[in-house]
Amino acid sequence: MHKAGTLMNSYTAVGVLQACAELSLLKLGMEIHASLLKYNREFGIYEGNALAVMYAKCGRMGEALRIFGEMGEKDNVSWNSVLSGYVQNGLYEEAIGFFYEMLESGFKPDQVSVISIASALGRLRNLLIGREVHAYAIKQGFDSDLQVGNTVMDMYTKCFHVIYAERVFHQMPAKDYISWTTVIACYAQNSCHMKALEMFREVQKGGMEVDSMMIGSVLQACSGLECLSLLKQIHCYTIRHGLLDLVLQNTIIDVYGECGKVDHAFQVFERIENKDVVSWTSMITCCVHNGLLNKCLSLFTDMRNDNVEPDSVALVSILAATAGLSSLVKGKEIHGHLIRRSLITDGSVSSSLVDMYAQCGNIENSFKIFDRARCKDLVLWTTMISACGMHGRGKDSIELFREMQEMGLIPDHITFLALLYACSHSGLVNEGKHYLETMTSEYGLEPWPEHYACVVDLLGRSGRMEEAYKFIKSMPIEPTTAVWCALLGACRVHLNHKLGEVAAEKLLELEPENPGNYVLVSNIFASMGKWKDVEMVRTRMQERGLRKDPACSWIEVGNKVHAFVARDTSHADSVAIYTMLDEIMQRLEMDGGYVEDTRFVLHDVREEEKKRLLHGHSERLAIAFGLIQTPEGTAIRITKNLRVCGDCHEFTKLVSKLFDREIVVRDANRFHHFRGGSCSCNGFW
DNA sequence: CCTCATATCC
Repeated sequence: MHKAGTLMNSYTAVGVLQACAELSLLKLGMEIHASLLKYNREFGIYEGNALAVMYAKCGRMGEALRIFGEMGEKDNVSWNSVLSGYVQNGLYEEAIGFFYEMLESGFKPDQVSVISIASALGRLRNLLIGREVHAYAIKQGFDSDLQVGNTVMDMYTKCFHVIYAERVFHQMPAKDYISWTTVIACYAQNSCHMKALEMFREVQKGGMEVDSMMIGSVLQACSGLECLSLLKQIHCYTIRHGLLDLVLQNTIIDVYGECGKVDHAFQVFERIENKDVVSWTSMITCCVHNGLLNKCLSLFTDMRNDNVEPDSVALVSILAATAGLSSLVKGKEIHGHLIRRSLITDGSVSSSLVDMYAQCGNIENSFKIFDRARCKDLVLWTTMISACGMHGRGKDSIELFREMQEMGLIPDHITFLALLYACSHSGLVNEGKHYLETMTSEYGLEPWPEHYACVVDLLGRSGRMEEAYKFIKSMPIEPTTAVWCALLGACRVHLNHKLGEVAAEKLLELEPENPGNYVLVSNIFASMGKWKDVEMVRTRMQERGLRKDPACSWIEVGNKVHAFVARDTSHADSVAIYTMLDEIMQRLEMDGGYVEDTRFVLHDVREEEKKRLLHGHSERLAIAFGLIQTPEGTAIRITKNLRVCGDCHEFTKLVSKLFDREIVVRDANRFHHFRGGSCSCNGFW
C-alpha cells in the first residue's frame, strides 16, 4: 500500500507496526519507519511508541533507544516500552538502570512499569531491589492492582521467598486464576508440595477456572513428592478435560524427566505434532538429567533437521550435555552457535559456557568468558568458584569469593558448597572450617548434608582421620551416605582400616541398593588385603542383582570419542597402543623412577599378575593413544568415569615429564593437570 | 506498554 505511494495515515501505520512487533517482522517494520520519515517527517508520540515497541520486540534495542531518545514528547507508554523491551530481550541489569533513570528524571513509574521491573527482578533473583520496588508499589497504592500483585508474588517466588509471596497472595483484594496459578507454582517450586496440592483442591472446590499452566504447577508438586501415580492421574485428567495443550505437554515431559521416567517423557514427546523449541528443550533437558548425554546431541541434530531454531535456553541445555561428556569439540561448536546468533547477552549463557570449558579441562577459556561477562550474577560467580575448585585452584576460589562479596552479592548454599569443595581439593583445611562457620554466622544459611560431607572430605583428604570422625559424631544432623562415602574415600587413601570398616558398614546399611557403594567398600577391603571380606561384599552385591559400571576412560581426537576399558584390545589401533605402552614402560624402567604400587590392585592375585593388571588400566590406554595421535607438545585430555587410581596417578606424572606433555585428566571427582612430573592436585586427590 | 511454562552453579 505505501509502496504505491498512498499516504498512510498514522492510525494505519501504528496498527501495522503493532502487527510487525507481534510477528517479529523487522523488515516490514523498517519499511513503515522509512515511509513515516518520508511522508510525515515529524511523527508524534503514538508512532514513536509503536516504532520503539516494534524494534524492541524484533530484538533491536539499540534502535528502540534511538527512537526513544529522539522523541520530543514522552508519555508513560514511551518509558514503559523501553523498559519492557529490555526485559523481553533479557537485558535485566539494563532494565534496572532504566527504572532508576525513570525515577531520577522525575517520571513516576506506574503500575505497568512496576510489573515490568518486578518480572526482571524475579529472573535475576534480586530480592534486595525487589523489596524496594514492592515498597514503592505499596506507597503508590498499586498493591491493590491485580496484575501488580500477581507479578510481585511471582517475583518473590523466583527469589525463593515463600513467606513474602504468601503474604502478597493473602493481602490481594481480588484474585484471578493467574494469582492461584502463581501461588501454586510458588509452593511447588519451594518444596511445599503438599500445600500446592491443597491450594489446587481449593481451586477445584471453588469451581474456578483451571488452565494448563496451573496444571503444570500442580504436576511439579507431584514430581516433588515423587508421586508417580498422582502424576499419571493428573495427566489423564488433563486429557479428559481437553486441557492438554502444547505448553502442558512440554511441562509433562519436564516432570517425567525429573522423576527419571525418560520412557514416559519420550512417549509424550513423540506424540506432539508441532514440537516447538520448548518441547525439544524439555526433552533434551530430560536426557541431561538422566545421564543420556549422547542422546542429547542426537536430539539436537534432529531438532535442527526439523527446522526448529534453538534459542539460548536450548543451547544452554546442550552445553550441559557437552560438559558432561567432556567434549571440548562439541562444546566449542555450541559456543560458535551462540556467537553467530549473538546470544551471549545473559548471565546464564555465560555461566554454562564457563562450566562447559571447566568440565572439558580448559579452565583458561572459562576465565576468558568470565572476565568478559558484562554483568556477573551469583550463578556465574559460583560457577567460576566451582571451576577453580575442580582444577585444584583453591586459592583462586577464595579470591573470587572475596571479590564477589566486595561486589555486594549474597552467596547461597551452592556458592558455599563450591567453596568448601575447592578448599577440600586444595588442602585448605582451616579456610574450609572458617567458611562452614561463616555461612551460618554471617549469612544465616543452615548447612545441607552436602556441606557436612564436604567438610568430612576436607578433613579426610588431609589425613585428619580422627578429626573427621569426631566431626561426623558432632554434626547436628544424621550423617548421610555422602558423609560416609567421603570418610571411606579418605580411609582408602590414608589406609585407615579401623574407620574404613565403620564407614563401610554404615554405608551398606543406609543404601543397600546402590552398586557404587559395594564397589567402594570392596575396594577398601582389597587395599587392606582382606580378601575374604572382599568376597563377602561381592556376594551381597550379586545377591541383590546389582552390577558395577566397568572402569572406562575416553579421549576426544578430531571429531571422534575413543573409549577404552581395562586391557581393551577392541580398538583399531590396539597394536600401536600396546607397543607405545611397552615403550613407555621401558623408558620408565631406564629412569628408575617408577615402581608399581600394587596396593591399588583390587584382586587377590600374585604380585606379577597385579603389575600386569595395573599396566592395563583404561587411562593408560587412552594416554598411549593420545601420545600417538596428537601432535607433540599439545595437551592430552582424558576423561574417566571413576576416581583415578594411585598408581596411575604416579605413572601419569612420569609420562608428563618423559614426553614433555601436559596431561589433563578428569576423573569422577575433579581435574588433574600433570606437567613436568607433578600434578596440580598436590596429593589431595 | 505488563504478569503465570522450558535452561545455567548442587
